[in-house]
Amino acid sequence: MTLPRSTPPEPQPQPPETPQPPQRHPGGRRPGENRTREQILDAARECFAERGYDATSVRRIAETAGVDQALVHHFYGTKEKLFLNALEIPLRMPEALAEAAAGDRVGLGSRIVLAHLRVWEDASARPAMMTTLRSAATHRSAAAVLRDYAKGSIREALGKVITGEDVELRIALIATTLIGLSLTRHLVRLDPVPDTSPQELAARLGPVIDLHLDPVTPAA
Amino acid sequence: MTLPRSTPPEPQPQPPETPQPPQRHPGGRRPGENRTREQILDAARECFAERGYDATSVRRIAETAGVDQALVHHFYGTKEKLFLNALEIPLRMPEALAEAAAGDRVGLGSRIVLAHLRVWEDASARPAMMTTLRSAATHRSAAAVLRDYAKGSIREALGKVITGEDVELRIALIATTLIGLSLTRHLVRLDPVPDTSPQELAARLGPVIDLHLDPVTPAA
DNA sequence: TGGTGAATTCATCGCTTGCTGAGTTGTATG
DNA sequence: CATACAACTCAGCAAGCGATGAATTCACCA
Repeated sequence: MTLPRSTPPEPQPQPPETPQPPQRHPGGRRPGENRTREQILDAARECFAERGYDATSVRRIAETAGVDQALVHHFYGTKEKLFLNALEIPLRMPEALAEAAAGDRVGLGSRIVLAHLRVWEDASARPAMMTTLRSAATHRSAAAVLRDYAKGSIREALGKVITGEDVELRIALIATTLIGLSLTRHLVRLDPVPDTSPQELAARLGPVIDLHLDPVTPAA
Repeated sequence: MTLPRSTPPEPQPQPPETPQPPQRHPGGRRPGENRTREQILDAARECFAERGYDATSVRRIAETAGVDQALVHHFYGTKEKLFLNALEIPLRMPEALAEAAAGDRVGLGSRIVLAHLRVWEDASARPAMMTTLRSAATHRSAAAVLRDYAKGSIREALGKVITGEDVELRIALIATTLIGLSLTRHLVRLDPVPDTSPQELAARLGPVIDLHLDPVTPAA
């Protein structure tokens, strides 16, 4: 039952035309620790963030991770399941927002914008956020994650602060502001938003958030 | 050289199992007028708007249009070129914005929001706008169209009205507000934005636009 | 020390994709 | 009436896709 494969472990005379680019492995388990699962997830986040779900092939992810395509399926089953794993947003955003909401009411809007931007600027959180945002337009699960995340974390942070009429709508509009900002800053790249400092953006958008927190003219 | 094909025009005894669903055509040019080109473009807009560029196949577009797949290539060459044609945004938006900007300064922000929403509500303009917005996250051309359109039409409408520091940024932030609104209203569907009346949205977001038109606190 | 199971590669299957060329039918032009 | 071109369908190709199963190698535990 253990007959050798069609190509036995012949040591490959290695003609000089093959520069052996991505370090071929002969097959079988590699020695040492197994961080492959995480490598695949990182590679997936990177690819999904860059090109979206549909335009990213499992083969490409595997290549980025430096492993065989079958390993991706071995660990995550299907491309879809891998994608869902890649959507897991790091917990930084809710934390950051809650922290921003803790302080004084003056400058609250500005602090929220800064907290939002800071998480996006974080290199370790960014691929997951980018994946979510980029795929939200085409993939239902990504849209759902974005929805829950936006409403959830904002409500959690500002739930005690915001009162009055139409609280749900006003929270949604704050989320709209922040999502819209990320969209034009990182995805559509609407000049000059990508090159504007967080401070200036906070100065411009802080009052907008404040306006939703305390509307000057209650809706008629 | 004109030998008949393998299946000659045999009239197909038509066994009752074939309900002949999409009205088969025998081949060759159809009599009467040719609106097929436009039908294909409409079908493309519909499909692209619904599922995005990558998830839409040429075959599906052809099926939606009720024609053979090869016709799509006959008229538009490649899927990419067809997509670019589908992105052509109807001229209504610049018009509507200019019209809104014409009136009094009081309530200007609110009128802009209403104009923006009205164009989106228009059934004939919607597929193209939806296609653009949905694909902007994954397709460079779509992002470029969205960019040019947003900045261009808003600057054209408000160029004379908006003055002071950082005009470019403030215009971009107005565009961000409107794009973000369309995103949460039509794509991500962030509750309760999709079900909110244009009037209430205008009441909530009009002041935001006004704030960008006339910042109360000039940026430090 | 032997055996079980996890990690890894390879080869491949079945399907869908965008696209093409050949052939057929209609319309228009001389 | 003949020629030419535009519209249209059919059949199929080459490439890429997601996914699978067998074979191989390693780690670990009894």
